[in-house]
Amino acid sequence: MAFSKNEAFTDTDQQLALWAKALSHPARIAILRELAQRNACICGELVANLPLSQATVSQHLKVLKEAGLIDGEIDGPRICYCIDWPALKEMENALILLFNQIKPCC
Amino acid sequence: MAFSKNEAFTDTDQQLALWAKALSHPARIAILRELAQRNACICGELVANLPLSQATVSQHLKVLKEAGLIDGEIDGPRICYCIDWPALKEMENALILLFNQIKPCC
DNA sequence: ATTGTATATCGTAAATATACGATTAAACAA
DNA sequence: TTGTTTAATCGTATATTTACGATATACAAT
Repeated sequence: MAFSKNEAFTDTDQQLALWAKALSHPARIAILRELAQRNACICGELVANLPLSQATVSQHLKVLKEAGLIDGEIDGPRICYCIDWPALKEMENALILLFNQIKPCC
Repeated sequence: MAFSKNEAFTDTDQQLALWAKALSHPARIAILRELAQRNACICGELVANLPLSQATVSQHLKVLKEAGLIDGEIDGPRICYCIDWPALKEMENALILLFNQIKPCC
């Protein structure tokens, strides 16, 4: 884009778009699934279970972290990732609210 | 990306990612809102109500159409857009299913 | 201190997304 | 036919995303 015009939209819609962008790659959805299943998970396990390099997985983790959906905690030489449940719930609520607003009206 | 590795992921997660990508720009969320409010809407009205050029709005409409979320129907010299409600419901269900899978487990 | 392990970051290449002006195409009216 | 209106598409510039090898960093263990 020449430059982004996002500031012209409502905060709500900008936040929704950011969350949706965090979910817009199957690797990141797979990561969230796996973190939920295992409750928490060191980075290496995610790398082992994804068809992507360590660097790429780390990059996807960064995107999820920047979207606020996961947290990473140092555990010795490793990083233990887990889902930020309050944030995930917030995203879920916002999306459900959006779907309630986007309903057949008249 | 050097090239996308999406085919390595499940169809479900690929589809979820595509839907999320369709929602990953505030203009497209705003378009869906407005289409839902008005039930249907000619392209020109959307252009008038968005801080974006006609070409850019048309591009966002194309993204939503390619994601299957909206339909466009010729109405004289105009195009009347409306939400594809079954598709939107399908997306909503898939996301809710995802949220049910991504829950605190143990 | 040195070594080993785990992860982040850097550098880079290619693909995709965003935005807009200009042009084209389609539908209608005169 | 000609002109008008509406929307799509083209061309283009810039930004962002995706991917990976290489390197740096942080910690643990010896």
